[in-house]
Amino acid sequence: MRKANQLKKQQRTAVKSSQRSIIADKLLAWYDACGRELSWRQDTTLYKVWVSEIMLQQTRVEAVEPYYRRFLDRFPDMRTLADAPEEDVLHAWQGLGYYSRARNLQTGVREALERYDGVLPQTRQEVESLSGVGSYTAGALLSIVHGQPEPAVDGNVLRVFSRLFCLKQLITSSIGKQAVTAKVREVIPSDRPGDFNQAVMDLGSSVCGRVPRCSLCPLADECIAYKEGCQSELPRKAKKAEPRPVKMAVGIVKNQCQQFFVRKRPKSGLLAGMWEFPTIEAVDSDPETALRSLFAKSGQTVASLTQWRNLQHVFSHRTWDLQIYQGSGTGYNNERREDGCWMTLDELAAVPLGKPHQTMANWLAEAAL
DNA sequence: AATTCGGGGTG
DNA sequence: CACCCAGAATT
Repeated sequence: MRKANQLKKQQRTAVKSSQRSIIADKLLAWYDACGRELSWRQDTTLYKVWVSEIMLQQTRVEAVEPYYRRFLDRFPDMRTLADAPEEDVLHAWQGLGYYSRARNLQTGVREALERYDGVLPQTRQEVESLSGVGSYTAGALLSIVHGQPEPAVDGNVLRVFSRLFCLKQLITSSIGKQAVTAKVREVIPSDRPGDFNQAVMDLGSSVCGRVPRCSLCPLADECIAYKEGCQSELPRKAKKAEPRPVKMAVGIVKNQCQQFFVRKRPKSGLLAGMWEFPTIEAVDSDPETALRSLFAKSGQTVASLTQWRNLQHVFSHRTWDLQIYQGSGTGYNNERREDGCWMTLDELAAVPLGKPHQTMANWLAEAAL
């Protein structure tokens, strides 16, 4: 029994070690021929790779490209980003989503400057201690910047490796991710680990996507799922909860100077630190009264408040059904108070807004023409 | 282990 | 419409 297991293990190891170089070789050859030329692959300095990896979290390459260039143009190095006002960073991130990434990136860069003199540390533990840097990003940084053979397991890697080795665990569970990480450690080469990690992601993006195109795949001969014909059933994932609908009421109030009453959202939670037209959850059936009392709390009296438009916005975990009210107020101030102040549309354009409020600001600009 | 964090592209 | 994207932090 023990002998049989030992033999089996030896065979498995032998198969793995022979596949190991084949998979890495074929993948890197394919990467050299078909890999995409992306802005952040031009040079592998810590800061540039770091910015790109944070932007790319849960975000498609095509969406990141323009943001990446603008961001580096505005914050060309770690010191510039560290010294910038948080609101400027959020504004540069506006439209990308997951805004805590932007705040954590700035915090992480400050930490790296203070603790490590701006140099990427050599251990995974130290790298993961940086704000906003988790297991994936730590692996990406260590492999790309330092050339360490560390796995960078993202959604692409989960998909590619679950098929390559026919791993049928729920890939969303921790053991599923552990299984993939273990396989990556077996296959990742020590000479071009950063290119290898990026090659897996390119493959997952262009060939081994949700609908696999196995006829184009350089690893089809090594793919167990393809051999067994179950590639379309992998990876197995738990179903995500549907976004929960929430009724919201928005008050857009303008004064005589063409300014609008706005405020900054709380430092944590949804759209943290972004500005908005005052918005409340419409729990009762009388949003207009609720809005009036909200403005009263801010010391603003609203002459008229009438329903204007409706807007629906879908986040990943909830849906806002917005009833938008428009009114006129008599308040005025130039002081930028975060709990409520008046801004023109031009001033509003220079401040970070979430998508729904950006849409409303655009409507107001059109209406003013 | 589950939820909370955006926004948009795709079949 | 369902799915998911170079995930991390929080609960």
